[in-house]
Amino acid sequence: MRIGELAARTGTSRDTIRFYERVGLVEGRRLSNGYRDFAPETVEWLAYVRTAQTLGFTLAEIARHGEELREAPDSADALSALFEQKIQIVDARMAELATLRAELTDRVGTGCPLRAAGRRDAPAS
Amino acid sequence: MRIGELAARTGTSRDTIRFYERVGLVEGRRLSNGYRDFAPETVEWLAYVRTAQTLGFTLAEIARHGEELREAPDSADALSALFEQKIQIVDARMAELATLRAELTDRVGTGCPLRAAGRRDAPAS
DNA sequence: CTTGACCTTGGAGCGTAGTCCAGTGTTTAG
DNA sequence: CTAAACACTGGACTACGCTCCAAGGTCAAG
Repeated sequence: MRIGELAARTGTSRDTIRFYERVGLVEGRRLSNGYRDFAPETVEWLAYVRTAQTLGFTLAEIARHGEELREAPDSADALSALFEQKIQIVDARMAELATLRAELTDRVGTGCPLRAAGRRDAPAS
Repeated sequence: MRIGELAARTGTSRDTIRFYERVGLVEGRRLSNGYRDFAPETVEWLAYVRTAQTLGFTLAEIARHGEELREAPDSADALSALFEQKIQIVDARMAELATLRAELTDRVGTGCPLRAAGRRDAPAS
């Protein structure tokens, strides 16, 4: 698959895909004419990248995870360990969200906002 | 409270606080000598900012929420509505995380990685 | 009065994640 | 054969979120 098709299929711009390649997030072989040629699985991989990204993982982290996956001895055990690790990160983030949610629900119904700073009732002079 | 104390109490650098002020995230009045003077609630507000931020809200969004809170007619109802809104955003993010988590757990125990792109088994020539 | 801690501003610089060219080559359709 | 559609590279530019000066003002202690 060439870059245009991958872009169309993933809703990612060509430039972004080239950028992802530069930072090691995707890898494609090259055709004899120099054009990139991506494997079909790249579509799913990019979808995963997008998801992970919106969850706050940096491209560097995502790339690292991808590499770990590719470099891992391909025993199911090693892979499972990596997934477990990512799940823990996800769980931690969910816990944080739950905390924020609780903070918010606590204040629903009270007249007490999260108090932004700076009231102006005692002038500085 | 002057900037140094606020920085110490929140674990935020002075520069960051000044930056936050520039972008409207915190507001302090000024003492006659030009020094910033922050209300005590700013400590909590900054803690909230940090939390919201790690959850993927941009500073602009957080600032906007803060303003909405300050500008809202201070009826408990209006505030509650705002909180409900934020809770929905939080819930949506949690749902996304749950999806990713499910994707991950699905693959634990299988030998199937998320397939990074680029195998090299059929040369381009 | 000086020293040192603290404050001010403005501006430069940095990492992340793109986005947008310009200039050029390749492939495909008419 | 030519034009359009697609691809390539390199480099400039952007927005966000800081971080780090430099040059100077303020204030309390010695």
